[in-house]
Amino acid sequence: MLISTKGRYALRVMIDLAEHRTEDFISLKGIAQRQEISEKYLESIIRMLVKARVLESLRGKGGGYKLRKPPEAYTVGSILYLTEESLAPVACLEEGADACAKAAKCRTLPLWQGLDKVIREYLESVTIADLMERGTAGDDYVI
Amino acid sequence: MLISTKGRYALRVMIDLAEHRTEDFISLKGIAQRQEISEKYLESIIRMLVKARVLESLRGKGGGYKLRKPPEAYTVGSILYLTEESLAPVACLEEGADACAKAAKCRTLPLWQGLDKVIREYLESVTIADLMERGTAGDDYVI
DNA sequence: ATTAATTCCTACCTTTCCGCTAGGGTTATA
DNA sequence: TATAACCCTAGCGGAAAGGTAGGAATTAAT
Repeated sequence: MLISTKGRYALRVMIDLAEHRTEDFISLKGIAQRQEISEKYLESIIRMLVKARVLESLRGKGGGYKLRKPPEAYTVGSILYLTEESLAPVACLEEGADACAKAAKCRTLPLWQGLDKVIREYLESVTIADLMERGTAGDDYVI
Repeated sequence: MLISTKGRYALRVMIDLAEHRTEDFISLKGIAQRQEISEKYLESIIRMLVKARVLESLRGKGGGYKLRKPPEAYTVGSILYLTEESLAPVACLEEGADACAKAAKCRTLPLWQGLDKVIREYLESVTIADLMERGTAGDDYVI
């Protein structure tokens, strides 16, 4: 498994905020209820999004969160990179992994690099706006 | 991380056998030494390959393993599917996963299905023979 | 001033999987 | 008869996933 619940939940938050996009801020409580995620757990996920300036937040009464930019400005990849430890398909490509001593002679390294590239490119090719459209437009998309 | 050591070791076994391809059978011991993998651990991995009839085996003196077909006949995907529990990028796509109650309305399911497809297609597009060429031909491949 | 909300921190817990290690018995073949 | 594959079981240490729990500080609308 490549994508953890953290990443999936982060995407659901983004979609939720995109669908309820108004001038108002959306409270964590509301998102948690709609998405059926514990408030406490969601808090830790949303904090990452705020820190990365993906979301704007407002404290106090009437506070909450909103997207800083329109949904089409956020790729799925950009969100997942914030919440996932790593999206590398194998350990040796993870950030901070010790450079493998055998890398120069490795028969499989190019394979993993290629796989990594394919995954990145796909995740960068889809935006939050794309996710909104799918699933509402009559479910007639084909994968 | 998507690919475990089991899968990576399986590929290294396939490459090793492809590179030492003769009429003779190659012993587990030899593979283990060259690849620096414990014999016991390797045994469990190779057993999967034999069971799936990817490898031919011979017992007794002079025994060991060899590829049944030429290296270009095996895709990386076909090998990984044997050793990996699952190559699904998210839990809900794993075989045997309970069908998600929200699947029909899920905003992200198509995303994961698309990602899954991209991964599968890539892994099916590379063969063991491809892995052999890379890394020997002067390291001038570009990813 | 009060209330409602985010923010920030720490600590802990359970479960699952990974990557092995260890041991020993059985069977086939040169 | 030595040598190899075959087959099974058991366990284990570490890491990560997926949370839960609780509290304290800050901010803003009313």
